[in-house]
Amino acid sequence: MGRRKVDIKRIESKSSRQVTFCKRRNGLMEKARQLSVLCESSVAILMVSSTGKLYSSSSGDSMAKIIKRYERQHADELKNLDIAAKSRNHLSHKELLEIVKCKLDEANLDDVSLESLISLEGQFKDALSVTRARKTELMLELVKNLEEKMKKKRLPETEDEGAMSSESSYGNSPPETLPLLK
Amino acid sequence: MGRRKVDIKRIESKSSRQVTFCKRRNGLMEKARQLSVLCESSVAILMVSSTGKLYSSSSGDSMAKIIKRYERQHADELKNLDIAAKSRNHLSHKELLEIVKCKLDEANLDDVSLESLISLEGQFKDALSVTRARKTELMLELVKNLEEKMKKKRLPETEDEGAMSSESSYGNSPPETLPLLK
DNA sequence: AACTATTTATAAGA
DNA sequence: TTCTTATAAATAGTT
Repeated sequence: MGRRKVDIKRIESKSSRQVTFCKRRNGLMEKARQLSVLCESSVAILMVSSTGKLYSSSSGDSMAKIIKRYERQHADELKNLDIAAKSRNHLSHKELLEIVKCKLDEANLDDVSLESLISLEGQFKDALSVTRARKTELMLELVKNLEEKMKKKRLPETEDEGAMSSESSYGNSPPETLPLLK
Repeated sequence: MGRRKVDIKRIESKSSRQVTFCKRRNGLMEKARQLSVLCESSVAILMVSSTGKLYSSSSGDSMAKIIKRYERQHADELKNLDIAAKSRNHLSHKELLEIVKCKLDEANLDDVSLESLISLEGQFKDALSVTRARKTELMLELVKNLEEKMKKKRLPETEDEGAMSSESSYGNSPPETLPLLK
C-alpha cells in the first residue's frame, strides 16, 4: 500500500530498512490496539530490531499477564529446544545441586533452628515429589511417542515434516518435540 | 478499510466481534511476518481472545527467545533487585527455598532430559536425608539440653535467659515437630 | 468462505 | 525528519 508494490524480502538499503521498520512498527502497534479494543481481547507485541533494540506494547492487559498466559499453555508442552538450551539446562541443574550442597553445609555449620530445618525438610520433600512427577510425565510421553512411531512404521507413509510455516505457531504443536527428549 | 468506517470501540454483536477478531488477527500476524522479513527483525505476537483462547505467532526468532529478550530488559531487573535484597538477609533457608522453586519452574518450562531429572531426583533425595539426619541430631541435642535445665532448676541458681541468639530458636518444644515427621 | 466497495496503511517523493 | 499523496492492501458489510 504505497506508491509501488514491494515484495516481502529483506530491504537492502539500511536507511530505508530503518524507516520502514519505524513506520510498520507503529502501524503494527496501532492495529494491535484496535484489535484489542474492537474485540475485547488482549494483545502483546514484542519486536527486536536488527540492531537488537527492543520494542513492546500490550493492550487489554499487562504484558506480564499476557506472557504468563502464554507460558501457562506452553508449560506442559515442551518448548523448542536447541543444544544451547539443553546445555543451559544441564548447567542449571548442576548449579542447583551446588547451591543445595552449599546451603546444607551452612546448615550444618551454623546454628540452625529446628523450625528452619523442618521447613527445609518439607521443601526437599516437595521438590522431590515435583521432580518425580515430572519424571513420570516425561516417561509416559516418551512411551506414547514410541508407540506412535511403531504404528507409523507399519504404514507406507507420506513424510511431510517440512517447514510449512515460516515460524508461526498457532495454538499447539505437540508431537515434534518428543523425539528430542532422550 | 471496509464498506464503512468503524470507530474503534468494542463491537457489541458477539458474532461479528468474533468474525472481526479472526480477520484482524490474521491480518496482524501477516503484518508481523512482513515486518520481520522486510526489516530483518524478530516479532512476537500474543493474543488472548475474550473467551480466553490463546493465539501466538513469532517470526524471525523463536517465541521463547523473544520473550527472554523482553524479560532480560524488564522482569529481570525487578527479579535481580528482589534477590539482591534478599541475599542481604541471612535467612538462608528461605532463600534456598526460593532458588529451588525457581529452578524447578525452569525445569518445568524448559525441555529437560529424563536423565537430568533422575539426577535431580537423586539430589533431592540426598538433600532430604541429610536434612532429616541433621534434624534428628538437633532434636537429640534439644532433649539433652532440656534435661540439663531440669537438673539445674532443682538447684537455687542464677537466671540468665537473655537474648543470646539473634536468630536461632532452640527454644521450641518438640511436640510441634513430631506431627510433621509423618 | 467469497466478494467488493471502501477505508486505511504506507512507499516514494518533496 | 515529517508531510504529502498515489497506490497497494486490509477489511466491513454483504452474499
